[in-house]
Amino acid sequence: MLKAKPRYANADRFTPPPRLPPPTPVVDLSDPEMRAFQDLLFFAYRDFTSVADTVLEELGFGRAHHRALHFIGRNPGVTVSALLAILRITKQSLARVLNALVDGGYVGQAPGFEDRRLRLLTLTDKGQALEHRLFTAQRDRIAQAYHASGPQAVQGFRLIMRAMMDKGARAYMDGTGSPEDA
Amino acid sequence: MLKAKPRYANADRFTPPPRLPPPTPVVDLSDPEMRAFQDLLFFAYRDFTSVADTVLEELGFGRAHHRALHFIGRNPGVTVSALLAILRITKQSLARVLNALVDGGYVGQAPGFEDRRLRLLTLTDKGQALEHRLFTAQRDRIAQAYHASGPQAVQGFRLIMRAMMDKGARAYMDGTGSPEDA
DNA sequence: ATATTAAGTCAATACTACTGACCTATTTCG
DNA sequence: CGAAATAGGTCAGTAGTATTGACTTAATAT
Repeated sequence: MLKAKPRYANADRFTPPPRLPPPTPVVDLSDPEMRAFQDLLFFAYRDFTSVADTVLEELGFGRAHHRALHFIGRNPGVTVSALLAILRITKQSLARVLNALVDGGYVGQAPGFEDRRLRLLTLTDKGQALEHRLFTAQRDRIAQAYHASGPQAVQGFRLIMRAMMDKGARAYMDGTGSPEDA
Repeated sequence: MLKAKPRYANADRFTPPPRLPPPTPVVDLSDPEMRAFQDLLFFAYRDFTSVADTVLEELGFGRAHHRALHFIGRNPGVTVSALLAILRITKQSLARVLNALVDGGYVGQAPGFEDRRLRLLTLTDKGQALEHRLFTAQRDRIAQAYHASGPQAVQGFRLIMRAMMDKGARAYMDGTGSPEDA
């Protein structure tokens, strides 16, 4: 900062106090805080994922089906291998789930345009309807959490979650880089 | 806005505009934001839980064993039913895990002092050592997330996670109310 | 022409979870 | 005291999700 008119000859020898580098304390979280952190994640995940269970049960589906529906819905035309990378499961595990969804008419497939080996997955109308039904249940929880905690909390949540995940997942979330490098 | 000198007789009948209740916008998160929210939770949970897997595999244990160790460690002297309520699994599911941990010498049990039907669970030294080993791996992730995101983000994360979980889990986290009313 | 890739499939196995039924020991209560 | 309730253990059967390894087909790439 430049002074317009120094009142003393060498007044500009005095520099303003250095900006305190971290308004964020450098100290680590304590072990108890970290363990509470684990608890928070466990309970939130447990209860958030469980809200869709009644719908799934009705149809004889499980959470794996939900996850597949979710990610196909978010990535229309996704390939089987990309889905495998996102879900981090093996081909066999996915096959069971995917075949059930295709047989039930929830997921459609089309050969790739350029590369006809690819099996591009999309939700059918029926699949979209189911995904939306499942989403609705969870949406209420998110909305309620948002209203109870405010937008800043959501921003903090986003930062922490991003920092918790692997690099590849972060790249996937950003739209840069394919899910394969998870 | 109050006028310093009301120009009209009953000008003070006009009260100032009510304080806008929420400085936090009332608008909901958009659907895309909510779906991204789901993604964040999925990836963070997937990758956070996976960091302890190599240690567990070494010992022939799974994640259920980790969860049991974690909550017994955090609640020394916890009863079997309390643990069931926390983990939200059935007696049979817990039995397998618990017996393995007891047989391996990781978990000790003592009859309750007042009520000898109770089986109070604690970690043995060996169990504490294992729990600590598992904790260490995850702690690094938490610490890194903390440093990357700052204390405000952690506070936001806490708020959101608390809001996502069921009422009983919240009470458990607060130390008020038993895990049973989850 | 050969190698690689995307995907499907088969077989066997394991972990985690569920339900329902039944048993024992202990405490509580009428 | 005796009956009911509670804490816990156990057995049998089933299901959902996941694994590994080996093999096949079709299509692309070198």
